[in-house]
This record gives sequence, C-alpha cells and structure tokens, in this order.
Amino acid sequence: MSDLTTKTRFEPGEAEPRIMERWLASGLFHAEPEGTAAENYSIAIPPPNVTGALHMGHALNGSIQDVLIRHHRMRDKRSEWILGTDHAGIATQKQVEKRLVEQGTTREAIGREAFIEQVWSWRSEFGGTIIEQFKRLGASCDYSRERFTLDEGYHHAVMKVFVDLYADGLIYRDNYMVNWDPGSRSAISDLEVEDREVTDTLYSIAYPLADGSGEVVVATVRPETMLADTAVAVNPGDERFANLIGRTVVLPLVGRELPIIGDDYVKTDFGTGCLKITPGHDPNDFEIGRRHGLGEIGVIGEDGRMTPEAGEYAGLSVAAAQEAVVAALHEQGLIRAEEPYTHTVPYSHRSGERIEPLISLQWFMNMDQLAPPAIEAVTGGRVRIHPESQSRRYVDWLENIRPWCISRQLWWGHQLPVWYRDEETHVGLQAPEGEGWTRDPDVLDTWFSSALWPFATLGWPDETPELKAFYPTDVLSTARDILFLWVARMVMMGLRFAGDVPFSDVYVHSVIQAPDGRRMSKSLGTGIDPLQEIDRHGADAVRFGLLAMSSTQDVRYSNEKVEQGQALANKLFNASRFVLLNVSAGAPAGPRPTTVEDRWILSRLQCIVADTHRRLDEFDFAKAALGLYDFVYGELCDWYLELVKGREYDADLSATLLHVLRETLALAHPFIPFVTEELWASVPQAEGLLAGSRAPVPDDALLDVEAERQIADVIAAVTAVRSWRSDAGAPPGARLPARLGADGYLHTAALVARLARLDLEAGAASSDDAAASIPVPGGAIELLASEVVDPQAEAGKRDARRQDLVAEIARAEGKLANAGFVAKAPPALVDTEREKLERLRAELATL
RNA sequence: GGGCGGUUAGCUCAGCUGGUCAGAGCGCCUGCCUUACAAGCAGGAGGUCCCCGGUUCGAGCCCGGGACCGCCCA
Repeated sequence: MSDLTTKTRFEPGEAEPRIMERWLASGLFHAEPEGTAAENYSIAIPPPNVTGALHMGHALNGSIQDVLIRHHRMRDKRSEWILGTDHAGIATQKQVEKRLVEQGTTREAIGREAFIEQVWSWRSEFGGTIIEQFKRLGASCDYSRERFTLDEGYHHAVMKVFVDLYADGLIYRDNYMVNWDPGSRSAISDLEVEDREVTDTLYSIAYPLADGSGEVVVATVRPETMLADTAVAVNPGDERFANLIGRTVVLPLVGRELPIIGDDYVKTDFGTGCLKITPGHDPNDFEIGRRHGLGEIGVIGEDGRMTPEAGEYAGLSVAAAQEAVVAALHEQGLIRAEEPYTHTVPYSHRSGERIEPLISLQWFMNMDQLAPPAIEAVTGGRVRIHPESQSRRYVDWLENIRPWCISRQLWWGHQLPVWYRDEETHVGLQAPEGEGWTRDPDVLDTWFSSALWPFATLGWPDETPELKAFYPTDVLSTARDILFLWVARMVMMGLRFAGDVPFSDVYVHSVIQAPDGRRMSKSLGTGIDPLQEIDRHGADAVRFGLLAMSSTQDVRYSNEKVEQGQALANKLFNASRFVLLNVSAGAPAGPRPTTVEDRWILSRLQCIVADTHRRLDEFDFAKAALGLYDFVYGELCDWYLELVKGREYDADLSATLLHVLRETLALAHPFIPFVTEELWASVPQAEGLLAGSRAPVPDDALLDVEAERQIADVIAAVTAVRSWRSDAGAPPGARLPARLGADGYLHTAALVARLARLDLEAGAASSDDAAASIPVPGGAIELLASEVVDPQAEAGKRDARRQDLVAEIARAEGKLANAGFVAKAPPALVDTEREKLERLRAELATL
C-alpha cells in the first residue's frame, strides 16, 4: 500500500503489478457457472491472434470490455469475461517456418507431424505473450478459463459443426475461383485480401477474326493470361460491336478459336469496348464464363509458374511469361497500344504477395440458408449494433454474401474431417473403416473455428453448466473490420448450433489513428506501443485516455487525453490524502450533511453516478470517462474540498467526506482500476477489494436543487472576486474588507468570504464608501479597501461594463420587441428573457 | 461507383429533442511554493462554428447544394 502521509504522487509502476497480483489471487475474475445467462453477465473477448502483441486496438477494446465487466461485477452480477487466443493458421505457420529456416531446415524436410509438434512448442513458448499483456492493462478476464481455438474440446466442436453442415448439404467441395496466395501457397478468403493501387501497363491486343475479315482489339493488364482465354465479350448494346456476337476470333499465339459473346458486364466506355474472357484467372470472367458455359483453362499454377496448358511458356514465372507473350505479340505486330494504367489489385493480407486468382478444388460453405436468420436477428432487434449506423453495413454484407472458401492449404489448424478412397468421400468425426483411405491434408480457415467462439469456449456441444450460465453472452466489443469477418459469422453459427444469438449487443469501437491522422501501422512506422505508454503514464492513464478519445469512428491518438487520465489518477490520490489525513479517527462513512455544501456535493454525486451508469448503458465511454473527470476536478476537488477547509472535521463531516470519497473511488474503479484499488486499501472500513465491492447507486432522496443553486452562486461570486483581483493586480492572498450586497447568501456568506478572501462587514448595499463593486448573482460585492483599488482602472472597468450592459440590454429589448418571438417562443423562455432584461437594467442603474 | 464518419479556439475534441454572450484538455500569457496535489492552484487571451442557399420568432445543431479530409466496400 502507498504511504499516503509522505507520498504526494501515485506511482503506477510500483503499484500496478502488486495490485494485479491481489486481484488474481482473490479469484474475483472467475465466475462459477451458476444460474442462467439471462441473470448473469458475460463477454467473450474477440480472441487475439496467438502470434500477436498488444496494439492500440487491443488496448482500447480491452479497456472497453473491462469497464463493462467491472461495472457489472460491481453491480452484483455474476460476471465472466471469457479469454483466449485463436490459432491464426497462416500467421503462426509462417512464424514457425521462419524459425525452421533459421535452424537450417524446412517444414517439408521435417514432415507434417514433426512440424505440428514444433508449432505447439512455439505456442507454449510465445503464445502467452498477449495474454500477459492484457494483464498489464488491468483486464479482469477469467485467466483461469483461458481457451485456445485448437484445444481438444474446441476441436471437437469444430469437427462436429463441419460434419453437421456437410450432412445438411451446406458444405461441399467444388472447383471454384479462389484468391490464391502464392506467398502462403494457400487459398485465402475475400476478407483476407486488401486492394492496393498499382500502375501497370494496359496492353491493347488485336485478335484476328476467324474469317479473316478484320480484328477485334482487347485491352488487358495481364497479357499472359490470354493463353487461357476462352471467349471475347462485347456489350450487346454497343452498336460498334453488336454485329460481332456469334462470330469467332483466333487467339494469337495459341490458335484456339474463341466465340464472341454478348454480356452486359462489359463497359462500353472502358478500354476498347471488347473484353477478353479468361474464366480461369479472373473472378469476373469466371462469373461470365459460368453464365455462358465457357471452358475454364488454368495456365498459372499454384506454384506461381505457368502450367503445361501454357504450351511453350510452361514453367516460366508469371512475370517472365508476361514479358515473353508481349514480345511475341510485338513480333507478330498485334500490339495496338501500350499505356500506363493505375488500378487496384488484390494483395494478400497475410503474405503481402499479389493474389493470383485461379480455379481450384476447394471446400466451400454455402451461406444462403445461414444468412437470412442472421439478418433477421439484427433487423428484428435481438442483436443490437452500436452505433446503430453499423447495422446497415452488417445487413448489406449478409445480403450479398457469397460462398465462403473454408479450406486452406496449411498444416497448422483444424484438419478437415474428410477422407478419400478412389471415388469415395467420407466425412465424419471418426476415420472410416477399411484400408486405402487418405485424409484431406487441408485445414479449415481460422475464422471457421473462431465463428464458434462464444459457445465452443463454454463446452458446446455438451450441455455444460458454463453454457447455461454464460450463453448467450451480453456484449461483443469489436473493431469495425471484424464486423463481417467475425460478428456476422458468429451470429450465423450461434443461431444454427447454439440455438440462440451469441450476444445481445455489439459495440463497434473507434479506430485509433496515429496523431497525424494516418493509419497506425508498424510498416508505416506510425504505431504507438500501448505497453510503452503504460510504462510512461500508467495503465489507468492509458485506459482513461483511450476511452476518452474514442468518440467517433476514427479518432487520432491523443497524448493529452492520456495525460489527462494520469492527472486524474494523481488528483484522486491527493484528494484521498486530504480526506484520509483529516477525518477523525474511527468515523463511519455515510451521508450526514450538516451544511449547504454537504448537501450540494451529495446532490452532485447522485447526478454523476446516474450519468455514468446511463452512459455505460449507452456505450458512450468517452462521455462517461470525461464526465467522471469533470466531477472529480470541477466539483469535488476545486470546490467541495476547498469549501470544507476551515471546518472542524467532526464525526458528521468525516462521515460525509468518507462517503463521497468511497463512492467516487467505486464509481471510477471500472475506468481506472489500479489507483482506485490502491486508495481503497487506505479507506477506513473499506473491506476487501474494491474490485469486489458494490457500485454506487443513485439515491434521489439526496438530490437537492436548492443547495445546488446556492453553491452555484457561491462559485460564481468567488470566481468574480478572484477575477477582479487578478485584473486589478491586488495580491491574491490579501484579505480585503468588503460588503456582500446581494441576496441568496444567507447560509453561504462565510464560504464566499473565505474562498474569496474577504473580510465581510455588515451594512446596506450601495453605500458611498465602496471603492469598487463586483457584480455577483443576486447583487454585488462592494470592496471597501481603497488602497488596493485604482480609481481610474475602476472607472475604466465600469465604463466597459456599462457598454456591455447597454449592448446586452439592446439585444434583449430587440428580442422582446419581436412579435414573433413573444408569440411563438415557449413562455418560460420569454419570461427568462424579461427577467434578464430587468436584471441588466438594475445593474446598469447601480453604475 | 456505393456506403459511413468528419470539418467548432494554435492542437485534439465536447456541444443533448433548435432557445441565455459557444465549452473542455493541451499549448500560450499573468499571478501564486494558499498546511491534498507546482505532473499543482487562481486568473486571462484566443472562435467568419468549411462554403452557399433554405426552413424558423430564433440555426453550430434541421433541410438542399457544394468543397475538402478520412475509413470501409465493390
């Protein structure tokens, strides 16, 4: 525990590990599987990649989930935050392959079984990194129930889903266009592809008509794929070419005759208006080919080299083939134009290599039956997406969903439960009986297994107590790009297999950009390491900062907000010192107001408690965090603690101070858990851990409008005097004789006097002896100390004030003279305006 | 091409269903070691609320058009 009598600063580096230890040892983060999911509160963490390290997105999302889970735990809900990692097929395999190369061997050399052993050992060595990093953040996950998407039980769930979907006809094997990633030698899904802008050469190539009556010119950036052309297409509405439909051209270099077909896909204003159709190597051409029953030829192989189908070009790399084809076409005089062309081409998110679209025999999942219930879950309100605007993206994506290629040519992952023998295929949880079967070597897309996360982590398909207690979960908090990759798939799978949506609310959090507005990325050098930020400012500060800055969909990383969080932690530390060093020993905590300021702070406390709860319920983390800051600074520390100074710290005041402190610490705890837990240990009668204590609940009986008004006037009056003093250059410490010529300070005059450092004298207002008059709510404070008053400056200020008043009076008069305003504005507003005018006139009269 | 978000103080952002002179943090200026905190306290300067129209008694906020920035999808 920190020594509050000597230290004046909270030291996160020293306190955080110690506090995390206590939390972990307490078992608070673990919830026993009792009751039903409807009564309990649970969150399944979007499992970070096992190869990953904590980045800002994790840190923000971790902070959000931890605020939610701590808040609900303190609201006495059985709360479980399910933690774990996903096995990240490609990423992990690459890591281990790299290590093997460093050791002078390869995956192929050691064989599949040994390789997988290597991956597991890699995982036990490095796979816990990100979990440990979540602890640095203070995340109150249930670390005792950590899951991995390749755990035995989890694997069983994945296999069962595959087998069931196969039996239902939703999973099938087909030749289909896939995104082939030459880097990882595997098909990857559409969502693992990113488009990059590149400049290529757009070649215009002449294809002679078969009857020798002329030629058509097609434009392409991939001339080498012409070897796989099976048609030329034109737009049937294109007057220039419509007459060509049905005729044939001769494919140069190959000699194959190609039909000319009509298809609306062809843009008449792009290129030459004629499009070469290569169903084997272009996704759009593939669709067109299937529409028209065209042949599908593959000239580029999975190794990135030309296949025997490419004839004399077989064996060349794609780049070399392109060069050779272009040269040959030049030789034959068939290149009609070459021009630079900038366009977007797909690259693998995984390996960074350019995607080679090709047709491959893969396993697919048909989404047509699965998508509609998932759409209905959101449109029908069973799953609410926040912010609401994101739900449209979700629905749009699901409405246009295509078959999902789920097989990956990797070794690390869930190997398909599929065996082949000659023409036979066996799909099942067990290997087939008999001789001669070979298992499909492919594994499932990692996201296939991740889609089962909310229930496979809880023991599904067994009907476990965990499943009953925590499924469906309450909230899924996630990044925007995961909405499709994960959220939509989880909803589909949850509905189909677990019998219910996997969560009732989805919170799509902000993307944190670099401070200059660029993407935060390692390769750009724009990344900021959250762990370094924690080292620098403390976990509380980083959590607060991230939450405070996450207001809209894209926000810039704000060091100021983190520093604001650090300042808040320190402020609470010192406010606690003040309270704890002053309250009388043995005083119980509780609201025992004896003065206006006591009633005021208790009233304000109810408001901030209610506000914070409401904002968390609305997923408005930025306002919740900043609202807390404003309360601690702007009300508790700046005013209440100052207002009570000078009072005797009797039992009543001590009780109230302790009460307010405890409530504030408890309210702030989900946001800044470390410093609040640390201080809690010093609060008398605060038993056990704050993390296991009750959250404050607003008590309307403590609301006090009158106290709020009186203290608001005190604050205004004190501020006015300080401002005057600063302006006049009067010494801030000097006590000045003055007279309070204003109404409404019956119970608070002494407070004004002390904070404004005035010696108040009795007497009527507006006497002639006033050296200066400071307007305050309800009247004016008149200063009687002529020695600090510069009459000339006073006169100047009076003039300036008079001008202000005249202007404002004119404005108010104008408003009231406007018939429309008086007739149509709400009467209360008109009255306020009238009162204001009177007040201004009265003040003007005194000058 | 489609969708979404943004444009308010030097910087980063708040501004609720339209209604007193538009706010915060940081930075800047001035003054304070006031017995919780100098990583603090007090005071202050600083704004054509992107532009043009419209609705309204009244627009930072609502509507139409435009400009620019960013993200996502095709």
